[in-house]
Order: sequence, then C-alpha cells, then structure tokens
Amino acid sequence: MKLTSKGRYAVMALVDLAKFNNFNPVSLRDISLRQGISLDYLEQIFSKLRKKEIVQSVRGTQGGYVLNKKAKEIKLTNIFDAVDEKVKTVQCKKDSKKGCNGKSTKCLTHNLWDELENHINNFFDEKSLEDLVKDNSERRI
Amino acid sequence: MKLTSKGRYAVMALVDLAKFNNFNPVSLRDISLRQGISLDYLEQIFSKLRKKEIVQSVRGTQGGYVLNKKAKEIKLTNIFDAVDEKVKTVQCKKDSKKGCNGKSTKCLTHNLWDELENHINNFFDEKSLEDLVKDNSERRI
DNA sequence: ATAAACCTGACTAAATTAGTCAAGTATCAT
DNA sequence: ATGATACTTGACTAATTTAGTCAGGTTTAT
Ligand code: FES
Ligand code: FES
Repeated sequence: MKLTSKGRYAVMALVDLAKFNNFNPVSLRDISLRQGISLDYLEQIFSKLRKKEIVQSVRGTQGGYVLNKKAKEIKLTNIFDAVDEKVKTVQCKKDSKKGCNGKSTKCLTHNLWDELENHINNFFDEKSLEDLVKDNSERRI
Repeated sequence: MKLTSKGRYAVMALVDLAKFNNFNPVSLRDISLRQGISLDYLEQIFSKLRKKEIVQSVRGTQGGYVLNKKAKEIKLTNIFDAVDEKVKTVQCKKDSKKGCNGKSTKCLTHNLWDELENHINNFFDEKSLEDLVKDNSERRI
C-alpha cells in the first residue's frame, strides 16, 4: 500500500506551479530545479495533466504551464486520476458479479476493501490544491 | 496506491479461520481450498502471523492454526504489521529532519502524505477481525 | 535565426511481487 | 512402529511494475 512517485511528483509540481503562478507561465525547468524532479519525467507527467485540462501549456520562449482552473477547484482526485495514480484495493472487477481468484461470488474481504477504497477516496475528494498551498504558506520552500 | 495480495490473503485467511474456528484447529489446506490461495503462499503468511502471536499452530494430524487472541482484539493494523504490508505514503525518513529527494527540508507535500497516512491507519486501527466476520455472517461463502 | 520550452514515443534498469520448490520436523491415529 | 497429515524453513524465480532515460522532434518570443 504505497504511493508511486508519479502521483507524488504530480502533486508536488502542481503545488509549486500554483505557488509561483502569478499570471506568468511557469517552466518545467524551474519546477525541476526547485523540486529536484527530472525534467524528462515532469514532461511525461504534465502531458497527462494537460490532456485532462488541469493545466494549459504556453509554447515557445518564456513559455511554460499555467493552471487551467482555480486552485480551489482542483481536487487531489483530479490530479491522481490524470496521472493514473489509482486507488486499487479490490482485486475483482467492481461491477462484475464475480469475485477475485476467479470465484463466482465476491470474496470474504470484498466489502472491507471497498470500504477502504471509499475511505481513501473521500480524503482525495476533499483536498484541493488551494488547501495544499495554504498549508505551505507558513513554511519555507 | 494499491494493496498487495500478501495483505489481502492474510486478512482473507484470518476471516476464514475465525469463521471456522469452533475450537478445532483449521488446516491451511482447508483454507487454501476454500479461498483459492496457494498452500505454499499461505504457509509463508502464517509463519509471519505466528511470529507476531496472532495465531497459534498445532502440529501433527488434525493440526492447523487457531487464533491466539479474541477476534475482537485483532485489528487490521496488527495483521498488516505482521505480514509487512505497510502503508507508506511519505518518501522521506519520518523522524529525520531531511526531506525526500535528498533535500535539507521537508518537501511541499510532506504534510499531505502524512495526513493521508494517518487517515488510512485510523481505518485499520478501528477494524477488528470480529467486525469482518460479522459483516460476512449474513452472506454465503 | 536561435534559443527556450513544450511534445512524443520508445526504451530500459531496478525493484517489487507473487508466487513455486525442495527438504525438512512434529504429532496423531491406527 | 509407521504412515499420513500438517506445520516449518529457506532458497529460488518469473512476471510485473516503477521510475525513470533518451532521442528526436515542434512551436514561438526575441
Ligand atoms: S476483492 Fe472483490 S471479490 Fe475479492
Ligand atoms: S515526503 Fe517527506 S519530505 Fe517529501
């Protein structure tokens, strides 16, 4: 049960972006330097964020990325969804009547994992990018 | 962010064990057949559960495993801890002053992941094996 | 023109997971 | 006693996933 670095980096980079987003685009290079994330990796991540319309790109010199929505409206759920960082606790297909292990009924623990998944997703649904930036405003980078 | 099958199997097997635990030891072979988990894998798992005193073993014919505590007292936390299914959301060493990515301060998202970790662990601290068995008593296997 | 910065797809090394396999030892039923 | 059942241990491995790298673009401000 652990977080992948793709998910962690996505959030980290967006917090950085939101922080430095005074109406000028922020370049990945800057984020890379500030946060210590490989530029090439960031590009992969932002390509996905752009496709899900969380950020907008500005090409060319002085280009970079800008948030495409208000920080308040970007929830962790959206970010995780964009980079395919999914919470997967059940093994079975959720909608199917079949269970994991190829059984014809749901396993003994199915309900439990389902509850857990909801529990975690609630957390992600509530946290917005704005919350994260605020939470950091008292701190140094 | 996903659960490994070691953790899932451990819980599944213990629910099975608790269910069939009418003061006779339950053999891993039976659990294996009922739950569709490889016997060899179950042995690895139960070896760990025994070392953490969650179950007791009874050797020889008619042997098997019994719970070592009341189902009410066995929390998910204990089970996960026993089989090394750990919730790891932060990347850094928690106690160290240093951050992840080799930085000298905690990263922008450290607090967030820490909160998430607590959120998940709360869930595990509250759920007992008894809860799971009860939750299943209305269902068929 | 040129440099900054986005864009894309393919590739790969390392780590982790999910087991299997082999060779035991202990105990009970008969 | 002896066989069968079931626990015990450690080593090994195939498959998957992760966390990137790399090589080549294209776009646009200056
Ligand atoms: S997790 Fe859904 S049936 Fe096992
Ligand atoms: S997760 Fe703790 S410093 Fe980044």
